[in-house]
Amino acid sequence: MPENKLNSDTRERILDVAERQFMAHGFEGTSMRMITSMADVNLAAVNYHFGSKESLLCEVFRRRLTWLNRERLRVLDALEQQAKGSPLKPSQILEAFFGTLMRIGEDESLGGMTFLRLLGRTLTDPAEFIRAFFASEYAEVLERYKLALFRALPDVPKAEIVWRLHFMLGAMSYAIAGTDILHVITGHGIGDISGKEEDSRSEAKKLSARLMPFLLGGLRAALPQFAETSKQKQVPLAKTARNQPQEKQP
Amino acid sequence: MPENKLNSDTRERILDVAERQFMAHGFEGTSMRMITSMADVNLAAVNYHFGSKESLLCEVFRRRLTWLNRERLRVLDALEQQAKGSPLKPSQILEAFFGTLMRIGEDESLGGMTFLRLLGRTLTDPAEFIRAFFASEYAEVLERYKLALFRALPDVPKAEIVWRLHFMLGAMSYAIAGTDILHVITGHGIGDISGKEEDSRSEAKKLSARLMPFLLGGLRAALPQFAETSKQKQVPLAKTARNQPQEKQP
DNA sequence: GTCTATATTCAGATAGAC
DNA sequence: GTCTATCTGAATATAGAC
Repeated sequence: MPENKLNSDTRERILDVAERQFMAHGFEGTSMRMITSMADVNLAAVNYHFGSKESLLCEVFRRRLTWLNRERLRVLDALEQQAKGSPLKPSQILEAFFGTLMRIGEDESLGGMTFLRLLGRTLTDPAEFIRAFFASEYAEVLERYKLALFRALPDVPKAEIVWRLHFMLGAMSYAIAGTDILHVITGHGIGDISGKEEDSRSEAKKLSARLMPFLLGGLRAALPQFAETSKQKQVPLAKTARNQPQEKQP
Repeated sequence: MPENKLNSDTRERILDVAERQFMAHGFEGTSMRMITSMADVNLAAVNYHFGSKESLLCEVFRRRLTWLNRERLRVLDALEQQAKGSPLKPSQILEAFFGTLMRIGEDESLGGMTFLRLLGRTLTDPAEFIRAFFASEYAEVLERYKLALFRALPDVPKAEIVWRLHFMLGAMSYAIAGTDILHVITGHGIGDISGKEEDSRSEAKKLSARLMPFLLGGLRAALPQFAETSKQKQVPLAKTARNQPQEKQP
């Protein structure tokens, strides 16, 4: 890898800046000129090193997800080995999956909160090349964790587990994205984007400590057909907008 | 309002197309030319009717959120009135808040799944004008529901309730955005974007039936300090990427 | 590997006739 | 309100000198 000091630095500088800019402005909202000027490299450098803007985005993710995928599999392997064939506890599986992710937020060398926020907002991007990229990057790990959850919760229908895994991913992504409406409730976001790096660690830890019980509670919740919300209908529904009388403005 | 039939049609056509395109390609990824050509109106019509592209996005949301805000307040008012001063049940509050939202997905005249997906992905957009817009649009309703939850859960610290409200919003937004990695797990998304309108109703209902118990389980979960995940540390942590030996590529 | 210069396309916005 | 035509700037990408 270290063929040339200058090469690596240029590549890495581009990736670092791109990560931050894509997080702050999104893929379409970030121009190559923004990236190259802030990274202090020539405009043509992105195309030379990565081929295109799309490939640059993928490389920004690949750099971080390689570690994440490997670590998630390693932790799950270790848990299953020491369980000696018996199913894992749901809390162990969630800790392995989401705890590993949260460690990225605690460590700048793994990407820190910048990368977590980027991940959170990019997962909801419907662009085809992005969806395809994540599909292939996540497939193996998700399959492994899905099976572990099936074994851990034999009485819960598999379809239900898949839905809840999905909800958990959402709660986490959104909480991480940070740029949300929490500041409406509390008066400020979960840490400002321009915060110090020191805060990033404690920020990730606090988030993790609160998120994990929530996810576990959701995963173990009563099944839909027995949930009390399904019987509830005290308040009559309003007419739809189509049938509702319009308010005239004077 | 109905000064001129043609005016309204042009305005509404622009809003309808913009809603769909912003959902599919994001704000930055959608050009005014895409919108005006698909809406079959002149390019200058957007600036004439809305002033700018940013104002157009806000108007796309305002059109739907006006109904949502009013309905959420109405349902909460009704519940509190019939409770005669005693606290509501958490399940009632969630049903009022999230159930009302889900009704949008079941009714095309309220925006349908297209609008819900747009909402889900736009809530994670950190653009300043978007954050400011949602802050002012959501403030009143969130405050009311927050207070209702405080009363419903007097033994749970208020900060914890705020966090969990936040997690619930995330699980919902992400699940709704639909363009996610669920297709990696199940082999397909929660309904294809290009699905028929008929499917939209049942899609929203299925989602709602599964999401509500999950949210309720998370909201009622054990508090962080008592949750079992906090004591868990069976698997030793790996070294960070910085200290990890790099893999050489041959 | 880096740089300048440029090709090509497209963006948002507006002026002014109708 | 709608239209054509156009202004001004910026986008991605590449060719070719160094």
